[in-house]
Amino acid sequence: MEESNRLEEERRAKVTRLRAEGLEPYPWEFPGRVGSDRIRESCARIPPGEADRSGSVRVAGRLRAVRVHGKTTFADLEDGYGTVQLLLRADALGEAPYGRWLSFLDPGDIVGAEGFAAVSRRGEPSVEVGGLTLLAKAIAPPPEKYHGLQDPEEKLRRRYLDLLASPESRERFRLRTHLLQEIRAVLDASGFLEVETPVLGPVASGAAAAPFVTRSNYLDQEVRLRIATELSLKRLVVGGLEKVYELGKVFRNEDLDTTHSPEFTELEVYWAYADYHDMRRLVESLFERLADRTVELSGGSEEARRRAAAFRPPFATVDFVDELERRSGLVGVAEKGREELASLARGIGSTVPAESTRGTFLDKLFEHYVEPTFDRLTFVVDHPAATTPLAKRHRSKPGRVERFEIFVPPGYELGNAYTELNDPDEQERRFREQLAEKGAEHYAYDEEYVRALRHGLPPTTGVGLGVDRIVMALTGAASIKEVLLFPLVRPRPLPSDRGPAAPPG
RNA sequence: GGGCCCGUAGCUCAGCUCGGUAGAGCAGGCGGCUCUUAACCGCAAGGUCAGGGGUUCGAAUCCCCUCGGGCCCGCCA
Repeated sequence: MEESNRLEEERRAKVTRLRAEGLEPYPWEFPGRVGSDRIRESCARIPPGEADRSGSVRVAGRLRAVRVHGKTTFADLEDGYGTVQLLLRADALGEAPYGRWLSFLDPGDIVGAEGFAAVSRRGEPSVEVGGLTLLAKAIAPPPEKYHGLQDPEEKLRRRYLDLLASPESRERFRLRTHLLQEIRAVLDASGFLEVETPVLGPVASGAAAAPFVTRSNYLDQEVRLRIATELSLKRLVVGGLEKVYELGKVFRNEDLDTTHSPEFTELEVYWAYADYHDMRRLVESLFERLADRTVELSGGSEEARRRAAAFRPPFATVDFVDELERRSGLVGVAEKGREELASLARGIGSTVPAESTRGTFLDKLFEHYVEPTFDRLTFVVDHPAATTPLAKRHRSKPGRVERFEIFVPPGYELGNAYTELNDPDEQERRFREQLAEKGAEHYAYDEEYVRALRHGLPPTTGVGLGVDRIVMALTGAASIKEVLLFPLVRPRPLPSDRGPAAPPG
């Protein structure tokens, strides 16, 4: 049931009147329109106060502001290419049609105009309108023309209003799409094959996170939404697809906060016969391309240059264990037992459960002592084996794995890469250790994946990148919600849930 | 889960300290205006002050609860 109000009733009445006069408020087409940018280009050659009457132009878009000035009216029309002013004059349109149009039109309406490119006496690129067509009458009024939509809740719940009121918001999402296209372009050009792996499956594995659980009627059993694409993609490498990637949504049944969303876009790349050093070079070159694209698409603004610079070398590199010991003053931290690590974690105020793994405690210590010290994009390398069940043991550092994580100040993670563990028996053992330590509800054991490994996974490197967070960093968004078109929000309570109904009158 | 803050007209915001008939701008209505660009001038209209309860002669304002949102912390990691 749609809520109605006085303003909407008035606009509905206009629709009725339009129809009574034989004018269709929602027609089917407006052929031959050109973008407002093209009209502005033509206007560059026209002196103020004059028009180019050698040929007419057609333009269509949404009315923003309407300035009625007696028998002349100025209206700002916005389309996908920018804005252009419409110049409506009673003597050009005819007195009666001019008055009729003024009584029908409101800001927010979608209109088409035909006329001559012209420049107003004050120098504004315009279309001197000879004919006007209503293309879609807006019943609901648009947000306030100067301030736009400010309420952060409304911006998220009704993104279309945010977009139509805020060019900056439109630009941010346009840049997001172009950055995703650039990621694909870089990987495609390097011979990687884009694939799609299942969202639904019996086991949500590849990361430690709570899955969304739903149900397949066909299978008559529970299925889970993927929390990572890692294990599917490595099966493909076993199958001989040596360079694959997937850029898509993964789902984690957890909180939405400044840097987390229950559904987010992740890039995972797997590359056979390469190791994590190769992967780091690939990621660094990808980052540079994204930085270039950001500057290019932001018109080279100073702000964009500054943000992009963070994605160019030189990057900081820190060894997980060395840096943790340096910052904390602890010695031999990676060799300490679970009990001792637990008490160290308690000492820094962590409340993670006492039965957590050694890896969890090490991560907590690292988060506390090291992450806040990052002052630029930083690669953290060679983590203790206990923190990482899917990575291969380090070729020269005992007790470590070949891994890098990428952090951006003020301290959120952008990505994670390994030289992949491809020894099936060791993989099985590590899965079982995880299960024993953390419990089945936290770690899904994908038995079928281990079976695939037994057929031989070549030496392989893989990476997972949080695409939303990369977009955040490159667009200067303070919250992940600003780079998601439709972030998950709690549904508004229905009117019937708002407490007792009014007493019967 | 804890702390702090916000919710007033379709939109942007005052009013809340210190309780006394709910205000402005935009948008909309009516009138005026042929070069404005947040156009301007005049008139009239527009409210479940998020919802519920309490205190009080009197509550947008003070107190409690609920809902929605924001920020910080914790957790998922």
